[in-house]
Amino acid sequence: MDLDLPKMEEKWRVFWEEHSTYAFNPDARGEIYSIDSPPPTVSGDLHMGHSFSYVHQDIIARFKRMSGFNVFYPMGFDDNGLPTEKYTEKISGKRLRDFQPEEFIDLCNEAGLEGGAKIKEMFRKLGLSADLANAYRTYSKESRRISQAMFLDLVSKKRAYRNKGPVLICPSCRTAISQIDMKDMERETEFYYIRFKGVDTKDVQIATTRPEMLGSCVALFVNPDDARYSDFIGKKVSVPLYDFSVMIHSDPFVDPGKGTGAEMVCTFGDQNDVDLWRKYSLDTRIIIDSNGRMNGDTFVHSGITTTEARKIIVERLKSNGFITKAERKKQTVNVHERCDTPVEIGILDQWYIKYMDLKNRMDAAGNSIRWYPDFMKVRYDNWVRGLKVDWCISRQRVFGVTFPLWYCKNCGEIVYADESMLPVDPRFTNYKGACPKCSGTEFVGETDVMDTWATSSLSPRLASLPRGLFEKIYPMTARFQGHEIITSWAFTSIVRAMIHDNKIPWGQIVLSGIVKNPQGLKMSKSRGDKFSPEDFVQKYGSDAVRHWSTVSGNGEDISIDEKDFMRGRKTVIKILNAGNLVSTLGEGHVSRIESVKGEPENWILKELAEVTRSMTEFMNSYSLSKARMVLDNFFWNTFCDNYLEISKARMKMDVLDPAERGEIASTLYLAFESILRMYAPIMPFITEELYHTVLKKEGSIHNQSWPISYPAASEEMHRKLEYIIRTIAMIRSEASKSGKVSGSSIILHGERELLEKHRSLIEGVTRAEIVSIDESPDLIVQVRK
RNA sequence: GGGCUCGUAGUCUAGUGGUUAUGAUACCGCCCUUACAAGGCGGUGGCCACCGGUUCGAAUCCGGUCGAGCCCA
Repeated sequence: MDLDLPKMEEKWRVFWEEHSTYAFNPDARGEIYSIDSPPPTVSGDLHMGHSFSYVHQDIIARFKRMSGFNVFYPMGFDDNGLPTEKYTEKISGKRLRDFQPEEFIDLCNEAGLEGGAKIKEMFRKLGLSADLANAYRTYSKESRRISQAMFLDLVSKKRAYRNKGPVLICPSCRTAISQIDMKDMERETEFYYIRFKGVDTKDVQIATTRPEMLGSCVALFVNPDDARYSDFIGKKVSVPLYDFSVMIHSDPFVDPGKGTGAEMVCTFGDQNDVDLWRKYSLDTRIIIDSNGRMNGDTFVHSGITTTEARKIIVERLKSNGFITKAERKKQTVNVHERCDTPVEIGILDQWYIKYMDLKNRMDAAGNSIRWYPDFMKVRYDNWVRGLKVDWCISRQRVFGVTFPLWYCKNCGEIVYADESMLPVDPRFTNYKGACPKCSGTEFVGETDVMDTWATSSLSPRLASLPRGLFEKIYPMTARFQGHEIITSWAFTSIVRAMIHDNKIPWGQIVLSGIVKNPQGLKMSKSRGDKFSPEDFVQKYGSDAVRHWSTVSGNGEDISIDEKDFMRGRKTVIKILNAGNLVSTLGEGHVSRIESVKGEPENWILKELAEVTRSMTEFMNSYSLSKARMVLDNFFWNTFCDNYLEISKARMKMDVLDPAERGEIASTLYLAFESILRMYAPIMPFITEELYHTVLKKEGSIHNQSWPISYPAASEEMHRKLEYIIRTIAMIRSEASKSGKVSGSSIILHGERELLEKHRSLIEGVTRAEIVSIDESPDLIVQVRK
């Protein structure tokens, strides 16, 4: 290969930028196809997922552009909130508490910009046709303004409220988190059997993994059908060490086979406690503070972790004889997904978005969106069905979109910013005005920031409002995202559209799989999975990495396998070489042909029409892997191995007249241009290169139309050539069994007239000598020894 | 504990009722034929996870078992 691929690729990146090849013109003709693209989290690390799912949307964007749509394909970078704080802490080597808040916010802002720039360059390398020049940030002034304005919209629609309530707390990050931020983790823990003294009944034993919660015990529960405890229901027992009494209740949820069949309910040890606390309106005894640490009581100091408290309480219980048994047990705990710390449940003032009353409409929204692949919709449905509490959107962190509101120091009344003030940071800006309730003039700003999903769920607005395009592109045509964030991003986006606009945000959602390590497991740094898209781009080229991203099917996950990148690179080189041959053989071609006389030409045109039809269908249903497969197959086997070989052999024949040669040349060019156009969405670089060097065209292949029609081809002529190709394959197979193909002597039995007509073609392609041809109903190939 | 997906040559993979089960990679043989040896041609290799059922016919549909992955509780 005498082409410097990296140099060639960079040449076209610059060309596309200089010519604004992909720029969106709102007034251009064509139906709008708008893509709600996911703003990648700016965490500093580029991962293979970036070079996988983003290529999927780009392939579709390019395909739709060529198919005549006016494609709106924006791009953003998510540099807002907790992930960026964590990233900033990592690169600065310091913790949040080592900084002044304003200093830390500036640092996060800078880190976000830098991280965004890195991903942007990666996207540029991959040849994304998204509007990178106008890329938005989720923490930009504009995005914060939009996010706050939408919060005020929630307030005016009575969908935002502040309340004390059970809230998930990460004791390590010292913040409230949401259901969305959790994952589960398996661990081993001690299961303690603890004796409660009866007050007006006999003693009862319970089993628990969380003895440190005893001080917040508000009830014991047994199963109503459990005969062992039927006499205990409604009776009271005394909580060990703490000596207050609690009542024994019954609920079918309690598993009689677990532990002793009796369990304690605390406020709050886990989600189950919260459920039962709500259902039976139990008392509240808070022993965990807003940081997820112990409040402190007779037995434990305030501020220590629950794990430390557990040791102390267990010692006490043991020395007082309350623990009757302890066993090791496997347990699944909820942990904060960003730091793997088991979460605690506390009670705090939080801001919520009220949506529990919208479940039916959420369900309906899911049904009216077209899901690709459709079975993924079930995940959304299950999530909606399982929702238990409203969406808690406040976070006790520093960097993020702030709430545009203050509290009256005198009476506590909430006052909101006027929309003209946005974005506003109430931590550093005073409210000017008087309290509408008590006329007080002193206010304290809300110090919490919003959950990042509260902003990124507004992506259609973030991408279009600052450019005045919202009305034009909304609702959007399709959302593209990974299937692992259906319950977070897709879900919150649907909810926001429902509340703010009474609309469904997009007609379709297209899901990409996730990239797994070569063992088929989720990527994990601790396992040493270090795969960088940059390395693959450098080693195999951007086109090859893009080709790789279509290896797995619709929504399917993919395991990294080097040979898949190799295959892409080979395809790039094959296209390049085929282009060389086409320009050698295709001298004297004309750009337009109405019909063809030659059987091979007729044959390839028919094959071409078929592959175009089938590939278009797959592209339209977002089955990229199938689309690429039919094209690869056509290009390698039908075009290169057969039609190019046939054309090569025919061009050597003396008997061909100039008209015949011209027809072959023109057909070669037509077919090759179609192949380039069909490969263009998948491999934009090599196709653009050959569009210019082989086809000698101006402009960009990416602004050409998707190939749709060819000169009509005859069924009968096609059948005849299929017969010849079958003959060639049989000669190769038979001759190779008995030695060499080239130079061997062949006797053919079959359709004599047809075989005779193409005798020199068959000989030219196989380089065998046909010594005789006999008429026979069956095609038989004999090799003469 | 619930849900979703999957189990097909050494490895990866196509194939949702019908000839001999697709292709890639690896392996073996032949060929450096003037686009391409990162190539071409040919070939070896599968009780389609297991058990049962529906059917004239099952990799495919149904039930169960086992195993894997992901999501959720």
